[in-house]
Amino acid sequence: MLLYKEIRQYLFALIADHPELKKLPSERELQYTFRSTRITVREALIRLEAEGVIYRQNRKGWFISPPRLKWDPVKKVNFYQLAQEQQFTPLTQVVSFETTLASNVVNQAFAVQSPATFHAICRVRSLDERPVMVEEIYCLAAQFDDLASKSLEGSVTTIFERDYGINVTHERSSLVVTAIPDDKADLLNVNSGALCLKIIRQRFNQADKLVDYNIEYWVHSAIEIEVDSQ
Amino acid sequence: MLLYKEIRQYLFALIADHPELKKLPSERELQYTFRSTRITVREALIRLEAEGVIYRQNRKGWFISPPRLKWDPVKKVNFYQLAQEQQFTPLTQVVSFETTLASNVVNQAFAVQSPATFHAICRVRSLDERPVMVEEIYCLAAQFDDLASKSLEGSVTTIFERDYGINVTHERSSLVVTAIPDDKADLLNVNSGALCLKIIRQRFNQADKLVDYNIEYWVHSAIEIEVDSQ
DNA sequence: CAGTGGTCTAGACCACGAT
DNA sequence: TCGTGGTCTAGACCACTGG
Repeated sequence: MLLYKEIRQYLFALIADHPELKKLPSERELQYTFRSTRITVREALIRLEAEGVIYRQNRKGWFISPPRLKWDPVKKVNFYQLAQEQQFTPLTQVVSFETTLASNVVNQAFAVQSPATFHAICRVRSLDERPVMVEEIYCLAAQFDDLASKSLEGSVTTIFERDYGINVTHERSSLVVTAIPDDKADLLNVNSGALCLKIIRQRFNQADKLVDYNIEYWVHSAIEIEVDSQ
Repeated sequence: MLLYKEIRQYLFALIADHPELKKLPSERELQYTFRSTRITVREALIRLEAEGVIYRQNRKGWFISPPRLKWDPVKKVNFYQLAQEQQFTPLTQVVSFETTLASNVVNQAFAVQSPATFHAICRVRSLDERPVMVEEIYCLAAQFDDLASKSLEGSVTTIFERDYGINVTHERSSLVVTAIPDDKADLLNVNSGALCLKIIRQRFNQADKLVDYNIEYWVHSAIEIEVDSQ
């Protein structure tokens, strides 16, 4: 068997046999254990990372992945509630709030005639202290006056409804597997180029007008999507 | 800027500027161009691969990814129709058909009392000659007598309906990002450990009985999920 | 056959983390 | 300060693809 696959197997068994384990031996330790080189050891680690079995935090080491958060994008369930039902301690942090012009993609999504002013919210969500998702939310500044003064840690849809009387009636989501952009990777404390599930959500009101445009980047090993249909 | 990021940038621009390009220069060519080493060149290539911009075929080289197939798992649309609407030439090949005992996972999903006999179909689906998905379909042999004689390149749900009078009324899907198992990677002609979107679909009849259990592995750069809800 | 990517060795220096 | 992962060099041999 190939050496890096042997190392992968060894680590895989190590993790299975020690459910209490949180962190793997260092790359150099593994290198000595297998009388190999860091390149080969890293090949095995990166493989396990792709599988979702382990993850790394920048220069801190390699850690065992906790169970994935199961999430149904169709059902309207609160992030907090969902996390708690699955025995996680959730946390949302607002990283930034700006009222500014936005990218072409956002302008096109809102079908505005000329570049409009948007609120841009950036938030990070964590499970048990581990950042797992970073998102950007865009909505029309003209439509949501004084949004900055609201408490933006919870559901923005609820704020839209309760404070502005604007109801989301349907939404369109798009999911792709890709690499996290570098600025988002920093916020999640993961390595540059880490894998993610990128979800773009467009929420509409009953007049079919876009209410908000939302880009979520999920750490790939942290989430499992579950959908019931028909 | 880091060298591998420079190489990534160079290739990214190369691809953007040459829409007709199908294949990248070889790793050794890039190594000489940048007076660097294969390790560093590969770092850049693997990054672009994670982003979904390029893909490799085993020992053949690195290729530019075509557009992703957009697919709504909720709508019941034929794979052929969907592909053709998006200007792809679709193809389905049956790799194997077995009538046999199945894994514990499958037995549990069907909630059978004792290990049952299943039909196990393995198929590969391609777009424009590029294999993009491999799937395993399990259904109870007792329920679908003589299934082997049907033409299994199309929709199995249609066969269940038309030939056996069994209708699928609802389904449950689960999506995770992970690495393709080695035996499936061979069928897709991708490198061992390649990224995939793994979709498990469980289709039920109106009595809430499981009709079939389906595991799909999609090449991650080949698919984009689109869902409308509510 | 030559050319490709797949695997592997044996080092090096750096930035950042924990202490 | 020391240990960690992040980046990088300069090679090597192998399995497989293509002409």
